[in-house]
This record gives sequence, structure tokens and C-alpha cells, in this order.
Amino acid sequence: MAEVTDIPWLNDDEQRMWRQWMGLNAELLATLNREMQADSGLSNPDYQVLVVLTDTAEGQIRVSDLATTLQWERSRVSHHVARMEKRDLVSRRGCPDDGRGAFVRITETGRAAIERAAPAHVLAVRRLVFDALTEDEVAQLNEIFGRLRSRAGLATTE
Amino acid sequence: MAEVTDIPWLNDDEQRMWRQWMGLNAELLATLNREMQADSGLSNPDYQVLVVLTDTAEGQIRVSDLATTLQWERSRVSHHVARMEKRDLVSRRGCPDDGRGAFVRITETGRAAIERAAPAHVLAVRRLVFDALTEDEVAQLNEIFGRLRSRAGLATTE
DNA sequence: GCACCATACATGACGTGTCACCTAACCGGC
DNA sequence: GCCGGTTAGGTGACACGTCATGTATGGTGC
Repeated sequence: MAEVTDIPWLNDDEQRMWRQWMGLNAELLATLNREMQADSGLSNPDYQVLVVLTDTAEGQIRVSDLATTLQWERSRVSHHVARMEKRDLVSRRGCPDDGRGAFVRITETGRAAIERAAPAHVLAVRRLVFDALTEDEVAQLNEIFGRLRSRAGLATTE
Repeated sequence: MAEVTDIPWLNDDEQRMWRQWMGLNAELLATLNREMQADSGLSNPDYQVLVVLTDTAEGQIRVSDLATTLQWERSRVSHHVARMEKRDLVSRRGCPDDGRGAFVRITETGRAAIERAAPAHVLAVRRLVFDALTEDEVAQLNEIFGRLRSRAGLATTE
């Protein structure tokens, strides 16, 4: 077993940055969620699903493709779509080509909801994030986040 | 109602960065949570609570102070501490000075759990984040995140 | 003392997310 | 045709978080 002194603990700068990062993440998510909820009754996950659906030509998509696009587990999609179906934001129907498959389709209510929510959401993201960043910083963050994401894919401890 | 063309939609660079950010955020949290769960049976929130408790001199803290430190709502603290109490990670006891108050205290089980979890957690954060960043980048990110946090009206003061 | 309000914390309802597991349908071999 | 493995998707149990509300105590003005 490793001794305490062997562990490469975070130094003060690293610790500060890590706390800022995690704190900011929590605040951003909470604020965006709260504002959208108040403005249009949609949650963040609702919004993500509806964005994908409006971006597809037919306004419908297979559950698995939705899962892949959102990087969600299929069971998560299943649960969430079920909840959204109860609120009439989407509808489900079987897939004629594949008896196991299912299509998720956006409803008129869903389309109305996201069209109402989108402008305020974008404004909020601008206000909270992009208004305070230069173009260079945006590019730099994009590069850094992309680097970390691709690294994370490779490095898995078994 | 505002026309679609009036909305300051995100441009391609901004959209890419925003998606990278949110995607990375989800992946980091999920990975850290999953690894710690597998390694020591603690969740991320569990870990945060135990860190605060081990950082206090007495190993105990008032519920409200815990909420302030973690930037959590008190009801969240209440729920979470209740769950942790069931697993014998912490214990609750009334406050003699203030009949309304309650102390949360770390148990031996809790102390053992976090001492077991901490090294792996730090190593994971290093592997996923700091190993891929230069010292300058860490400083820069710290500055940017701090700027966004204070702008959002949700200051740090740690 | 006694209203009156604020504070400290708990609780119930509900949406969200993960994990383990299930069923049903497809698909390749024979 | 049948058989065995894979795939699509759903479900139940449970942890997590928020909101609204409840309950008891503390404090303050009269």
C-alpha cells in the first residue's frame, strides 16, 4: 500500500483551479436549468433531446441513434423519453424495418416548447460565458477541452 | 415575439467549444464518480462531505456550515447526510448551544473510507486533467473560471 | 410573559441518472 | 427449418437534487 507521502497530491494552484472548475460547472448547470425551467418548463436534458430531434430531417430518430448523438446510455434515453412522452413533448412508435427498434418523434407541443426556449437559452449561455471571453480564449478553451476529451477516451484504469 | 434573425445565435466556434465543454464536464464527472464508486464505494458527493469533515479540527460541523462550505442547499445536505448516516459514514447529534442545530460528525468508518478513496481520486484527477495541462494553462484556466464565476454573481471566497 | 417573525433543520414529492436485468427480435451457422 | 449469440429497447431499484412545506427553537418588541 502506498504511503501518504508517495501520493502526488494537487498543489495549491491545481487545487484552486480544480475547485473553480467544479464550482463553475455546478453553477452554470444549475443556473441554465433553473432559468429554462422557469422560462419554458423544459429541463436541460429535455432541451438536448429536442435539439437533436429538430436537427433531424424527419423530426424523428431511432432511440439508439439518439443515445449515440447525446452520448447517453440507452436506458437513460428510454427513461427520459418515457417522461417526455407523458408530457406530450415527444411520441414513440415502432420501427417497421426492425421489430426491436423504436422511433422517437417530436410533437407539435415539443416543437413549440423548444422554439420558445431556444432564444432565452442562447442568451443565457452568452451572458454567463461568451460575453466574458475573447475570441482567442474561446479557441484556446476549445483546444484544451478537446485535448482532455480525447485523452480521457484512451486512459481507462481497469 | 423576437424574430429568429434577431437572436444572437452561437457561431460555429462558440458552439463547438460549448459542446466540448459540456461533454467533457459530463465525462469527467461520470468517470470520477464511477471509479471512486468501484474503488471505495463512495460517490462524489460523499467524498466532498468527508473532505470537509476531515478538514475540520473536531471532525464535526454544523449542518448550515457544511451547506455554506459546499455551496449546497441545506435540504440537500440534510438528505445527503441522512443517506450517509444509514451507511455509517457520518453520525448526527443535536447541538447543545442551539436546540435547532445539529452536528454532523465523521465516523471511524467514514474516516477509513475517505483515507482509502483519496489517493485514487487524486490520481484520477491527475490522469484525466493535470497530466495534459501545462502550468501556464492551469493558471489561465483558473483565471478564466474565476472570472466567469464572479460574473455570474456567484463568487468564490474560498 | 407573549406575540411575532426568523432561523435550523427535516421531510415528501417528484424529476433525474445509473446499474442490473429482462424480453423480444434479428442473424448467422448448421 | 432450428439454435445460439447479439442487439434494441424497456423496467425496477435505488442514489441524487430541488422545491415546497413542516416543525421546533431562538430572538425581539411590547
